[in-house]
Amino acid sequence: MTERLTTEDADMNRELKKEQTRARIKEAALALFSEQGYETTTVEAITKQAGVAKGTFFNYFSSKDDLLCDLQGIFAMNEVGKLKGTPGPLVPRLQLLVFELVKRFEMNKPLTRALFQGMLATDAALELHNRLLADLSEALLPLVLQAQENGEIRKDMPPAMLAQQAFQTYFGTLVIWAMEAGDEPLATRMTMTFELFFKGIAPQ
Amino acid sequence: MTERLTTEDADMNRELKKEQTRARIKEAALALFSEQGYETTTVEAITKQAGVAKGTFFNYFSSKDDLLCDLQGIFAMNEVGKLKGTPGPLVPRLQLLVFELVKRFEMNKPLTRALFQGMLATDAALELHNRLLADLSEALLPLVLQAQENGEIRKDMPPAMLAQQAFQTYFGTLVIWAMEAGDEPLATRMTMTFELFFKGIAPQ
Amino acid sequence: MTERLTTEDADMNRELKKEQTRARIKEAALALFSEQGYETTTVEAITKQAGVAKGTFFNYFSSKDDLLCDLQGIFAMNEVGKLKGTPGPLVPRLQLLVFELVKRFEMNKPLTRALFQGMLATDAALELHNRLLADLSEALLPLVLQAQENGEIRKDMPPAMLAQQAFQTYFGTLVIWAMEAGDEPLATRMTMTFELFFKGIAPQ
Amino acid sequence: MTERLTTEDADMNRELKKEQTRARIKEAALALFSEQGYETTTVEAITKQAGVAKGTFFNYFSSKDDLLCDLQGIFAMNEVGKLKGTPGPLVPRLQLLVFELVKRFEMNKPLTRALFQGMLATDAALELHNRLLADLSEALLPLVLQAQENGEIRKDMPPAMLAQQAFQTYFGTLVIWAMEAGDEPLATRMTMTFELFFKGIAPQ
DNA sequence: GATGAATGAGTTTTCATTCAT
DNA sequence: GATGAATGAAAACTCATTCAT
Repeated sequence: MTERLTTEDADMNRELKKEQTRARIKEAALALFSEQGYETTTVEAITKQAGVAKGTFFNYFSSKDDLLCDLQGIFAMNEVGKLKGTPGPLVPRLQLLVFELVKRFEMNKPLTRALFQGMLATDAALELHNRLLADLSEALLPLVLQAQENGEIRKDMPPAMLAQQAFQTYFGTLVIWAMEAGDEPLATRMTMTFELFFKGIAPQ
Repeated sequence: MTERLTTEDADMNRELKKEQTRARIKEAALALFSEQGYETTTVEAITKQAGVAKGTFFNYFSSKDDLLCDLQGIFAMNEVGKLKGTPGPLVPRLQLLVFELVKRFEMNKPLTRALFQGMLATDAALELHNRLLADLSEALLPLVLQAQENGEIRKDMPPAMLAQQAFQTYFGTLVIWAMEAGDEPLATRMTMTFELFFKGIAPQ
Repeated sequence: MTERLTTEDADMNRELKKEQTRARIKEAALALFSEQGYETTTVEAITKQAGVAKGTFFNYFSSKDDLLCDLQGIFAMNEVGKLKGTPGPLVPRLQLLVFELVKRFEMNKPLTRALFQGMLATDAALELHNRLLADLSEALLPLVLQAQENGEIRKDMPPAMLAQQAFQTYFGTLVIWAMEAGDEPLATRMTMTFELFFKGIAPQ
Repeated sequence: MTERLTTEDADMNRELKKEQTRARIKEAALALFSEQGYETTTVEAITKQAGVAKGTFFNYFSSKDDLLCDLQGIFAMNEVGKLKGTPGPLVPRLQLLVFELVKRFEMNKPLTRALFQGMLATDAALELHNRLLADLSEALLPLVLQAQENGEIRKDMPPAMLAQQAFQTYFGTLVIWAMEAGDEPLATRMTMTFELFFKGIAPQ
């Protein structure tokens, strides 16, 4: 059978395996980060958990920080981009979006905390996050403007500021929730917070 | 000469000197944290900056983490306790309070970031912070309740939740602001955010 | 098409390709050694530069040190062997020989340094070099003897010692020149040095 | 007794101990370098041999390379500076000087080799050596000039070049001798080499 | 014969903390 | 109480080499 494989097949197999190894490392990292935090988790521990050799880690990530940046992808919010295509008032759509996003972090307070921890300790990750924020703001801006024109939200604040406030509300809630001791569901908290926020940006 | 001093005088002198040394170490730490972050700043660097020997550090703080906890005192908000004594509507007094608090961090984005960084990396500091939060909530709670009764703020949310939201808004804004790249003044941002918040918790 | 080739042709083709690959690896190594030195240059970097896979390297050289030994061939001085066949006085022929040899290293101070670096760090390479030196001495010895008999060079020193001094002068100049910071041409330096040397071994 | 010590005494004691530890580390390094070469000797091995903890090494030397630079002091030739004060013809004084210098390396071929190895592998050490050479040349230059004027050595070569040749002869002999397998004494070789060199730079 | 993913021993270096003086 | 030399556990990262495909 092996000899039946064309080079392409073999390449695909190899590609596949690589993808799996990379995934295993990332999963292991996520698991350990949520147990021990970012700084406390060593590369060796990650590889051990992933079942690969220490050196293998560096075949996939140039450094521990590099892995963190990769993991920051969790914060990516492609859904924001999709908002543009959908019709109707903005606020309920945002509500829905927030609801969707929350699912990623729910039940993962320690991991969320670890990610912020890493972000604060790693310049590269912080920069990455800021770039992400800039992109998101840009995507949200026209929608906010339109919502203002529609009289859906207050007009006495610049749209950029409103967008900024939206993201601050989201991430601020996320990090503060992650820092707290209890086990209140993120969804509850986020819902509550955005309830206030939406009331705050309502017209009049 | 030294022996001319009464024991009490000597004790006071000694006490004073100790206090000064402790203060010098803390100042040095704050300065370096805001330059390099928490993890990156070494105890040796702190003592050097403070002009004392490395060993002296451990005469004043049992560990580097202990120093951090001590520094977290910056987040303490005794002013919240004082609110109780003052009369009149709550919201404007809160506005004033926030305004006061902001001054501590203004112009110190890197330090703010470093403190959160340390807090996220150090369990003891995080617990301390949570205890602080609990105390603050407890202090604010009766005021919120009264404000609800006065019809100053909405009654359809439990007062504990409103208090929680207030602190989340405050700390969330602080940390998100600290994480951002630009140099927008904290006061502006905080004012804006609380503008929305107060509108969000208004009755009706 | 491939199958049209006779076995011999195919073999030749294969041989040729192998030779080319080997050459490409050696060239790549020389280029990188002269840029970064021996220790600093990794096998991976060499293969990348050569356009082959990392594993391929070990199909051609049993180790990185083995490659270095192979490269030491640069120091080989077959020309010394050819001296035997030519007539006339020894000194001018040596002068010419040195002049020829110098061309290999001229403009390649960093590579020369890297080769010595590798030689000093690698026992195998050092031994190889010593064996080379022994062979060269053996080849030069009869010529020196004859030159002494001809009265061309001083007789009060054993010919073996004179030969040794000649090689020491050559390699010593080479390494010291390579270690220097400036960009004086090797030819100038070598000429000067041998001028003194030839005067030193002149009769009387 | 301890309490009799003044602070100064205590400081001196401490200073003394420090000096001893530093010396122990350097001795250990020299011993190991001469056994195993520079690259092969690890910092851990050095500290083990010196009987101190691994971390202690870095209290004295900022890096392994730093230690090497410190060790390069062996090549320093303060004696060259003293030549200036002594009267009489230059050549015999140089002969004597070389004889003195040789003693340091005699019987230490492996160490000599290791030092050159480290020098070739470490940019900082190489630069240091070049600076040393420049200083030495400067010190020798006026003596050479005077010797030329005295008719002691040939005038048809610039004095700077002659000085350069002298040092090249010295260091070239040193390194080539160190690279050789046998156990010929350095003194013999050096004497022989300088015999030729002095004849080479004689007038006429 | 070529490939490149996996290996893991090995290295330098850091730094909080201790403790003798 | 102050000092700073000594400690040594740990951590990130390197890289020659192997070997299954």
